Amino acid sequence: MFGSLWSLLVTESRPRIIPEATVARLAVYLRVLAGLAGDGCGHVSSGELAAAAGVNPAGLRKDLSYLGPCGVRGVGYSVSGLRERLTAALGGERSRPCVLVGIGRLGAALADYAGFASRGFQFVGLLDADPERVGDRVGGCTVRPIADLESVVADTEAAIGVITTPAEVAQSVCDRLVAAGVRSILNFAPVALTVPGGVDVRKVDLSVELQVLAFLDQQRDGGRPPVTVPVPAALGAQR
Amino acid sequence: MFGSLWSLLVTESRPRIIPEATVARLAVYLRVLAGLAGDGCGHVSSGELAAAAGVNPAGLRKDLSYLGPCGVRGVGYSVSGLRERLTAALGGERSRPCVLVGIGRLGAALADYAGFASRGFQFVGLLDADPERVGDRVGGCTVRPIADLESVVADTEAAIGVITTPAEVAQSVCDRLVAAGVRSILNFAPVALTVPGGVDVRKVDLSVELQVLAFLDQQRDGGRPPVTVPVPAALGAQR
DNA sequence: AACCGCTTGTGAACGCAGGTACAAAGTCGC
DNA sequence: GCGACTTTGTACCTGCGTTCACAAGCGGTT
Ligand SMILES: NC(=O)c1ccc[n+]([C@@H]2O[C@H](COP(=O)([O-])OP(=O)(O)OC[C@H]3O[C@@H](n4cnc5c(N)ncnc54)[C@H](O)[C@@H]3O)[C@@H](O)[C@H]2O)c1
Ligand SMILES: NC(=O)c1ccc[n+]([C@@H]2O[C@H](COP(=O)([O-])OP(=O)(O)OC[C@H]3O[C@@H](n4cnc5c(N)ncnc54)[C@H](O)[C@@H]3O)[C@@H](O)[C@H]2O)c1
Repeated sequence: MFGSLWSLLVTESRPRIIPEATVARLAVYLRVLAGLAGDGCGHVSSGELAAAAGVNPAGLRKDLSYLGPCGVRGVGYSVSGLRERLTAALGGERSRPCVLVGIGRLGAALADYAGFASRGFQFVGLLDADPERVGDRVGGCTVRPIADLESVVADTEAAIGVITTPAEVAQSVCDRLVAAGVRSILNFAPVALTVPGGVDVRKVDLSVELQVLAFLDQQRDGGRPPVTVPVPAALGAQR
Repeated sequence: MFGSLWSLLVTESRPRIIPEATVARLAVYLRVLAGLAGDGCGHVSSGELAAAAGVNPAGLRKDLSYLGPCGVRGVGYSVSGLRERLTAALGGERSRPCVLVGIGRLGAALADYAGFASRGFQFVGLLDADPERVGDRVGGCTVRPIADLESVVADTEAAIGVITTPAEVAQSVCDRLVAAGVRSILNFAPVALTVPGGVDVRKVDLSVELQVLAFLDQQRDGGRPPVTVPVPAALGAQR
C-alpha cells in the first residue's frame, strides 16, 4: 500500500541496516540454495530452507525480510530468484581478491581450499617470512616474501587480509596490511588485534571453541551425578 | 550483601549459570593470563586484562563475577589465583582426549597444532577413509582407518569429536561419533549437523566469515558515494 | 467468481548481552 | 589509626536478537 510510495521516496535500495548475525546466516542460506539449485525444484518454503540451514523458520523469514519481499505467499521462495537476491545483498558475484599472510600448515590449507574460490574469494597474494617457503606454489599461487606485502596489496587491490602467522607477529602484520589499504581482516592468531576505526576484524579462535565444548561437557557431567538439577534435558535441548 | 547469605544457602560452588558468550571470553582471559604469568607481575587490574583481551573492562569484571569474587578491591586480580579459578571453571587441567575425523589439509593442520595440547586437548585418534593416508604419522599420532572409529572412541574415552571431512559425509560421521559416545562435536564442514538432545555442536564456518567481511566492506563503500547501487532493477521488477 | 488452504511477512513480547555509573571494600601513605 | 585513593562487584538501563503468533496475500479449486 504505502510500501511502493515509500520506495519512491527513498529513491532506491534498502536503507534498512542488516544485523551482522543475520548476514552470517544469509551466507549459510546462500550455500544451502547452491546445493538445492542442482535439483529441479524451483521453489522452497521457509520451513525447508530453515531445516537445511539448521535455524528457526520464522527467523529465516525475518532474515530474508531485511532484503525486502523475496518470496511468494502460498508458494515459497524461488530458488534462482533468492540466490540472485542473496548474492547481490552479500556483495555480488564479483571476485574478491584476498591476501594471506603466514603460509604455514593452516595457511597452506586455506590457500589450497577450493570452497573459497567458488564463492568469489581468491587468494591473489600469499606471503611468508620463511625463505624456505617463498617460491612454493600453493593453490595456484606462488608464495612471495613478506617484504612484498605492500606492493602485492597495492597491485591486486586486495580488500581482505587473512592472518595465519604466529601470534607474536600478528599485530605487526595487521598494521602493515592496514597501512597498505586492507580494511577487512580475518585473524586466526590467538591475539586481540588493535586496528584504527573503519577497519573490520573478525577472529577465528579454535582453542576457544574447544574450550567452550569442554565447559559444556563438564557442566553436563557435573550436573548429573552429584546433586540437584531435576531437568537435564533442558540444557541439551536441540531445536 | 545478600550474596553471601545466598551462597550459604546453596552450600557450595556456583549454581549460577554462565552465559556461553562469557565462557568463550573466559577462555580468552585464561590465555592472556598464561602469557602474563611469565612476567613477574603478581596482580593485574581489570583494565589491563581487558585491554589485552580486547574487551570492555566492566564486561570483563562482569564475566569474572560469574565465578564469584575473584579479585581484591583496590589491588586487582592475582594472576596465579585467577588462572587457577579460570582453569577450574573451564573444566580443569585434566587432559581432554579428542578424535579428529578427516585428515586432509585442514585436519592435518589441526592435528599438528601445538596450541591445543598446551591447553589440555589431545588428539588421541586420527581417522580417515583414504587408505593412502592411513598409517601416516601426524602430530605424534598415527592415522587409522575410519572403520576403527567406534573402537578408538571407546578405548580412548574421547569426549570431543572434530569433523574435517567433506561436507557430504559429515552427517554420517557425526552420527557414528554420537553413537560411539561422543557428546561434543566441533564441525568444520559447511553443513548443519543434526544431533540428538544432550549433544553439543559448534560450527566453524570460514566461508561465512569471509562473506561477512565482504558484506561489511561493501556496506562501507556503498555508504560513501552518494547514489548508485549497481542493481536497481531487482526491486522494481519485484513489485 | 468466490472460497480455501498454504505460506509469507511482520508486530509484539521476551530474554540476553553489553555498557554505564555507582557503591562497597580493601590497601597504602602518613 | 585514620583518611584518601584505587579497584572491584553489581544494579540499572539500553539496544539487539530470537521467538511466537497472526494477519495479509497468493494460487489452486470448485
Ligand atoms: N594450525 C592450527 O590448527 C591452528 C589452530 C588454531 C590457531 N592457529 C594459529 O594460526 C597461526 C598459524 O598456525 P600454523 O599452525 O599454520 O603455524 P605455522 O608455524 O605452521 O605457520 C606459521 C607461518 O607463518 C610464517 N611467519 C612467521 N613470521 C612471519 C612474519 N613475520 N610474516 C609473515 N609470515 C610469517 C612462518 O614462516 C610460517 O610459515 C598461529 O597463530 C596459530 O596459533 C593454528
Ligand atoms: N581447507 C580449508 O581451508 C577449509 C576451509 C573451510 C572449510 N573447510 C571444510 O573442511 C573440510 C575438510 O577440508 P579439507 O580442505 O581438509 O579437505 P580435504 O579433501 O583435504 O580433506 C578431507 C579428508 O577427509 C577424508 N574423508 C573423506 N571421506 C571420509 C569419510 N567418510 N570418513 C573419514 N574421512 C573421510 C579424505 O580422505 C580427506 O583426507 C571440508 O568439509 C571443507 O569444506 C576446509
